[in-house]
Amino acid sequence: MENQCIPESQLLAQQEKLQNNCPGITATLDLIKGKWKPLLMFYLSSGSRRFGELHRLLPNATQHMVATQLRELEHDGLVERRVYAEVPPRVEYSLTPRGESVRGLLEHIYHWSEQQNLPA
Amino acid sequence: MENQCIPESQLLAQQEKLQNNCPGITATLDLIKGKWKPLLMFYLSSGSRRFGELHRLLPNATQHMVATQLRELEHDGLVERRVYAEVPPRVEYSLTPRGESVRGLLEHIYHWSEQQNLPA
DNA sequence: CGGGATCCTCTGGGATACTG
DNA sequence: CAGTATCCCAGAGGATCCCG
Repeated sequence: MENQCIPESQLLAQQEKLQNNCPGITATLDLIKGKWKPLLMFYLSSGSRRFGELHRLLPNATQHMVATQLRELEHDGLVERRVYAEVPPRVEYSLTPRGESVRGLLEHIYHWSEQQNLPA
Repeated sequence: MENQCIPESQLLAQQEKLQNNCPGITATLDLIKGKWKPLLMFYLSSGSRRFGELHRLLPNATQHMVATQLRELEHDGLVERRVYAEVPPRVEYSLTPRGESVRGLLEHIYHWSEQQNLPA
């Protein structure tokens, strides 16, 4: 991650702090940067769901992408994957506490977008 | 933009609304998705700055990228570009009201990241 | 000084097919 | 059902050179 910031002594303390910590912002944005991640998290916000269920909710996403995005969310600790040893196999996905927290962030973004005249 | 959502009647009204409007979230994220955009906006939050100044503040970004990102921010109405007919040429960049608003969003993200144990 | 023009690379996303 | 394995492509990002 090479996009560090250069602190400028002329800036206010708060802003200096912000700038020295911008990696945090980048890292946070990276968590939700995936094309289907926000939607997945919204669908999971109402409770745990199965893989096929999520796939059906995202008809424009391929199986491959649903799986990949879920893997990344899981790797980042936002989503929990629970496998049940049954036949046929069953896998349930749900938001971790941290995932819920990120979803709160998304909700905040949503409310902002609502106040703007964004292209539908 | 094909990543639409399928509304699910079982969901609460608020969540249905969220899901039917997720394009707004995507659109908002697109505004700040660029690699250097958050940093540029933070540097502009303390007042207008010149091109070279911004470039110096982002040593890892090429001139080309600084210019490109600024063009996009300008196109999205987040940054204003003012050219002064002088020699040598001078160009000042500043946040528009809408840009300030987006920066508020970034600040919110920043505060979230501060509460987390994100990898520095 | 503040860019634009070109070319190149790399990766996020997608299509398709196969499997425990 | 819930994936993995391959192959492929567009577009974001970068290097380099040139210009008014």
